[in-house]
Amino acid sequence: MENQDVDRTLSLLWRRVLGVPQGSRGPKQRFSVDEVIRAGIAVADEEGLPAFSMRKVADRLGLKLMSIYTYVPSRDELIGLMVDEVMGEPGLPPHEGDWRERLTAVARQMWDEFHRHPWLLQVEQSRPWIGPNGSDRYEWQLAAIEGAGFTDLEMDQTITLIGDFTAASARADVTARRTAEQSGISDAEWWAVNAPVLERLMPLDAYPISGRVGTTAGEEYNAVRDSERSFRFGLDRILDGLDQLLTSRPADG
Amino acid sequence: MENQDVDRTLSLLWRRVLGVPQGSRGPKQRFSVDEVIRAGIAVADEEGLPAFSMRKVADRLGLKLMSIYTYVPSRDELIGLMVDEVMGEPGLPPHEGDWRERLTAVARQMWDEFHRHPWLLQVEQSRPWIGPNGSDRYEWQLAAIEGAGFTDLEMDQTITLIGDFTAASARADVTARRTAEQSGISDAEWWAVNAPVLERLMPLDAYPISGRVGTTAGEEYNAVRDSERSFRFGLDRILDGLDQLLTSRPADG
DNA sequence: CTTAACTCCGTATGCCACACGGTATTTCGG
DNA sequence: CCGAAATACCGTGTGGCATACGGAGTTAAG
Repeated sequence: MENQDVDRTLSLLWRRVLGVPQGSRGPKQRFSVDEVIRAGIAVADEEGLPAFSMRKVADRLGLKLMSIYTYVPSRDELIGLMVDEVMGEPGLPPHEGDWRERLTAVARQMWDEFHRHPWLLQVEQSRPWIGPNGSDRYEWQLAAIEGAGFTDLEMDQTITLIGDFTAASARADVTARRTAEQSGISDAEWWAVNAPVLERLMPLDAYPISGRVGTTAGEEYNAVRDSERSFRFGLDRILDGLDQLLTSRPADG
Repeated sequence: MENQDVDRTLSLLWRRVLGVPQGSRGPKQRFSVDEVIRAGIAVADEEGLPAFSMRKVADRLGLKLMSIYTYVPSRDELIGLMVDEVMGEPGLPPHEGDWRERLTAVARQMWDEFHRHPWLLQVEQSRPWIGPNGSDRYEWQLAAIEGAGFTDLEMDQTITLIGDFTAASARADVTARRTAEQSGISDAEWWAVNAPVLERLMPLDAYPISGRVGTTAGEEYNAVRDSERSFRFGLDRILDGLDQLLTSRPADG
């Protein structure tokens, strides 16, 4: 049973390749690992990661708490499996257009995903789990800029850059939304209540630039912050910077 | 006592301005809010946010658990205060050089801070706390690019971009370090153990580009990933992109 | 038909945040 | 100088969590 030699995390992630190690002796499991993972995703989608608990996953399946542990060794492990599962959802559409358009599509896919499953941003990866869907996606992301003129190293750094930026940008957006939703207080309302206090605490002359910039941004956005627009701004700058890198050096085949 | 009207969060954050609301009737508090905050920072520095608990803060001060709640209304609130406290640590050195150098300094300050207090990356801000140190820093960050030619909106977006990217980049670095430390297994060791398995799971021909890029990166970095270098790469691209934005339009004013 | 292997689950341990109420201490009003 | 009010500190309790452990029932291999 070479499965036993494999790190348990890996063997679960790659279960489609390795097969689920099912001893044939005892009773069959009522569910599959995939059903547990999907139940987990549903819980996390609805309640977020902090409220995600093994009990809720069990309840959703009609199992008792401890039975979950016969499918999955720990909460962290389950979350890791959920992450890779989710990475397989959008598929990997064929690349079209030039590298700028392709990278935009790569970023947009991640952006959308973070909004579909906001708990992804709350996952604390200890060691990055190398699962099939994650691996496929990384390959697909690299393919988006293959042949554009980057060195191998730069290709990795570029994808990292796009990914890091998108994650951070989505994080800001998602937490803002979550806050508004949970507290029932919109940004505008919060400011209406607290602005008088803040104006006293923060006299304009102590914060000349932020005062001016904040006012402008507020008027322009019609909100404190327009995350979608900040995202596009940042992405455009990054793409321009990458373009610079490519055009600044002699193009050879 | 107009303090009472103020959102409790704000009145604690701005306690130096508003004064700590100390009724004079009963016994004096054995410690100050600042001491509680510093104790909290010490705990978080040593053990990280997941292991950060009110009990440990209390133990460190020689108080019993529930006494902490006479200083600070909740765990979340305390963390918010810790964040603003930490933002005051590095001071705000005068800006020097052109806007590129200044922005680099801004990014570097955040990068260093995330490494000094890695738990900052684990904080889930619900509503961004507007505290004195955070406000001062934002003003200072904007001052770094004041007059460079950005519109007000772009100034805000630029600082957001730099901040988002730095946070994400630091996050990758910090979690990698933490994992290596906690598991006692270095990246190299992890790969040595798991590489044979992964090679079987991920045949090179299924992952042509990642295989090539991963090999190159591994050789070049002498590690799986060199975060410091990725950070500089990303930052340079972003700065180039911002430069592009400025030079692509007629300079006036 | 025995027995190993397995699933499911009840219970227990040791964490956690926090509500509530009690007691001791301090100071104010008279 | 005294009583009342305000306050700090803390003991206890509630309800949550992950997960270790062991037991009862189920299945199929030998």
